[in-house]
Amino acid sequence: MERTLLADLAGKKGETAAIQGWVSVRRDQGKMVFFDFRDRSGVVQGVTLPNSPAIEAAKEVRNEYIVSVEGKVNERPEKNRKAGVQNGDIELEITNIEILSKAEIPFELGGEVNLDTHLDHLPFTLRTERSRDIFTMQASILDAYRNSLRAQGFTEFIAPALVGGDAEGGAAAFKVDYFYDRTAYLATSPQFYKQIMVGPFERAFTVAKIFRAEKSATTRHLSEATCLDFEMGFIQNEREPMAVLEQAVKDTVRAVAEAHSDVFARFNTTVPVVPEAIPVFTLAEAQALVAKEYNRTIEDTNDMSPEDERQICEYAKKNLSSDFVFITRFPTKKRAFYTYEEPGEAPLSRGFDLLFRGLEINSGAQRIHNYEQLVARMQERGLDPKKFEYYLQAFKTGLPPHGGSSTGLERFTARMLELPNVKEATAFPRDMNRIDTLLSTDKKD
RNA sequence: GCGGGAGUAGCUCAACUGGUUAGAGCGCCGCCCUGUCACGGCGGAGGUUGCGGGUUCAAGUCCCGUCUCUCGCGCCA
Repeated sequence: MERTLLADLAGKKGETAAIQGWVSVRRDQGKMVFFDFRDRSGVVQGVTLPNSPAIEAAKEVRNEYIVSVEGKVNERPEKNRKAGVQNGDIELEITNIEILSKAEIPFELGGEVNLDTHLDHLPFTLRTERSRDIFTMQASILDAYRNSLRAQGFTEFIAPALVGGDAEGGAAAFKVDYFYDRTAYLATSPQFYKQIMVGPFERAFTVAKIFRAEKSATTRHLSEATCLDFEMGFIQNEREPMAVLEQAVKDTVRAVAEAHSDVFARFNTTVPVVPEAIPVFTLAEAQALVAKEYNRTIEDTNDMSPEDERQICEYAKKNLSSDFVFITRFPTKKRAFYTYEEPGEAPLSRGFDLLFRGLEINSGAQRIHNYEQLVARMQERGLDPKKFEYYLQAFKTGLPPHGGSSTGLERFTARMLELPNVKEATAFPRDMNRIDTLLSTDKKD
């Protein structure tokens, strides 16, 4: 018999149907056994009655077993209907149940587990409703971001993960043994490649894997992350990429709000608030504001500390009705070497960050597009232009004024659902001590 | 890398100032149960208290070392 999805069962009242899926719960009553089944479409209760030919087989089934079931779709007796539950008014009267796969589970699914336990059992724990919600949401974010940028005239390209040199000289890179005793690196950013792609496309974007060898143990860092990057030509200043980003954020939030209102509710959070214009503060303004508002002194005026970020977002949420805040005018020296300096306000730059619910999720800027200026900036920073010859070809052969930004997908997802740790917003996170279980198993006692 | 917290059953946790045989809930196994929906009832198995050393009549508890996790900071996005 052809498989029926659980969501389609309600339309088959009185008929026999075949379903396949997981056993979420088994309730063995002795003479009869109840099950909660689930598949990708939903859930349904099954019941094996005392006279069912399947009663013996049903008693062998345990939680999380994967089964193929045949039965009759019945309306439930009036008193046994469950309101507010999918298929709460019907049940499958089981006539045959076949075990497709047994399951030896380390602990019950859906209970409270520590992050550590969750991460060490991902092939199992990713099946929880919570994880399925997170990654369904993430898939929608990706989709919406792509759609928004395409609608704004951008062309998607694939950036390389293996690169010949560290992209920016800032973040630590993983080394890779390459052919003929050469050393390659895992990309820390698609930055150079998206700038190069401004040449052929004017407007280009990519969803890229990036790798950071930083020894960071925080709730917001990963050794392997995904970034949503775009770069656009013919801009006057950084306000244009900020506008593109703002549009992408609006489109993304609208799309996930439409598709996943139930998910926001299950995470006890709400759809983020995006005002018509996201508030913009210069670094100096933002820090002066939180210093005054929270009666504290700012230690580092060159960059936002995590506390500064949390407080300016709290302020914006309370007073400006926004879950997002732009910060601009960072000192040029604190930004990547290709960052464009604001001519009237040196040593401040045309770089910006986008904060979301207390965390930086995006960083962008207008870039230097003039070859001589770029080479001069490299030399100021002690970088050898010869090592960047490949990248510099793009400038030597001409590139329009351009700029762009990069959004951390895991951070965006984590703040969307107010997850305490980005590792939960990463299907298979890598950190200092965990890359699947290889390292953790080796190093644990 | 620095600092705080933590590591006890498969999971989540308890065990007052050191003191009988280290407990509970859930899960697991067995038996019972014809309307459950986190089903319920009875019984049972399951621990070198992360690891190594020390103090003590006595250590899950105190001290030293070490590994790991977690949170904050730094670095970084």
